Amino acid sequence: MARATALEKSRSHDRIVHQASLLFRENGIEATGLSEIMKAAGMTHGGFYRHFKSKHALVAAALTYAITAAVSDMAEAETAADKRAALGRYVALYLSPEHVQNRAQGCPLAAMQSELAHQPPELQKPLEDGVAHVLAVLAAVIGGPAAAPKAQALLAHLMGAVSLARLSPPNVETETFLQAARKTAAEIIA
Amino acid sequence: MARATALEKSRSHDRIVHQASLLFRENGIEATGLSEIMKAAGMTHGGFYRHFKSKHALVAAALTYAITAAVSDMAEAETAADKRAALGRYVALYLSPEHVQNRAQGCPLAAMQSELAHQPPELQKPLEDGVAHVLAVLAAVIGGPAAAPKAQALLAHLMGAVSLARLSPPNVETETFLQAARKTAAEIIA
DNA sequence: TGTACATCAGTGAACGCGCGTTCACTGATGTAC
DNA sequence: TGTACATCAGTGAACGCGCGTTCACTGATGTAC
Repeated sequence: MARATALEKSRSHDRIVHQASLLFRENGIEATGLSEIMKAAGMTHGGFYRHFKSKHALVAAALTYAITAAVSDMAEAETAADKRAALGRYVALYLSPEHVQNRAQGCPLAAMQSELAHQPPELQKPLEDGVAHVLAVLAAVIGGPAAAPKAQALLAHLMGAVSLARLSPPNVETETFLQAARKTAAEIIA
Repeated sequence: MARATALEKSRSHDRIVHQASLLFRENGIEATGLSEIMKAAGMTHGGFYRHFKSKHALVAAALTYAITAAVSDMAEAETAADKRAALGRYVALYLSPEHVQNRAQGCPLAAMQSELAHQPPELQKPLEDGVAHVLAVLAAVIGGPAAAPKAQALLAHLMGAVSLARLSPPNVETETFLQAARKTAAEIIA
């Protein structure tokens, strides 16, 4: 194979970021090798450095990508006619068995939580900005008095519930637990 | 150095497990090398295999050790005269800035959450048992009707709040956030 | 209690392996005229 | 539009490094008599 077109390069870049964001969430950042990511993106590992200067740079890009996607999901609720109903749907989706089982396409904060704390300083800033952005959008959707603390409490509850559900064996109790979590979430928002 | 006494070996074993549980929580399981752990325990890496058959075996031991310690902290509340007050103190300690800042000695579930999901199958069982044990003790302390779901919601909230606090930059808002989380925790228990 | 010897906790060098990264190379793309 | 040439996306081999693991070795401990 030889030189690819500018458009092809751009598409390769997007595929790398996308696949990385899936694999990092599914198997962890450290546990995912560049070869695995490049293979998932349909290339060999040697070409990686035409797109990123290091694995850290890819981690930053993949994290920003995943958080941006998560925020835009929430942002839809922000522009909905009935914000409360839209927020309720978002919470129901977040606290669903599907989300618990699907780490790769789910919330990046819940999926990589503990590993994110060990990232180098240059990644902390974009991460903190991402969290702040998520909280800001949530607060805007919640609205009313004390929207900011409610957003914090809600996000903490969402992340904690999904994480706990993922630490328990998948069984019938999962659904009743998530149901209880949805109830608590509704109370936090109210 | 030559052969150590049986008591010394036992103490070495304990030091390895203890230091491993601290380092795994502080820096992550994968990111912590056996050399680092053995050095922290006051030995060189070669002696490791006199105590454990693999790193996985140490991870299992360190995880069980940390969870057991966490459970016994809670179990004190179980035998207290005023269970509710004791639980309140436990929650206040869990949702404190000290706990947020001190991963190494804090809750192992909150500290290693996402990494625990990637552990091999033989570690899932003890982990799930540990989580179930924590929930059982919490439910016993809470008591009354619907103690089990309340315990789940409480643990999810505790873990989520500490994780979210750790993802945000340390600032003055942290304390107000934790205060709000304590309030929500009280409401969940009630 | 003393003696002779096997055991084994801990040391430090060495191993294979997979990782992130580098590099020479290919040949179609992009550009200058 | 055509031609000549520099660029560079992607390949696949190779690199150094740190990891988990193994091993020969030391000499005090533990044991058998």
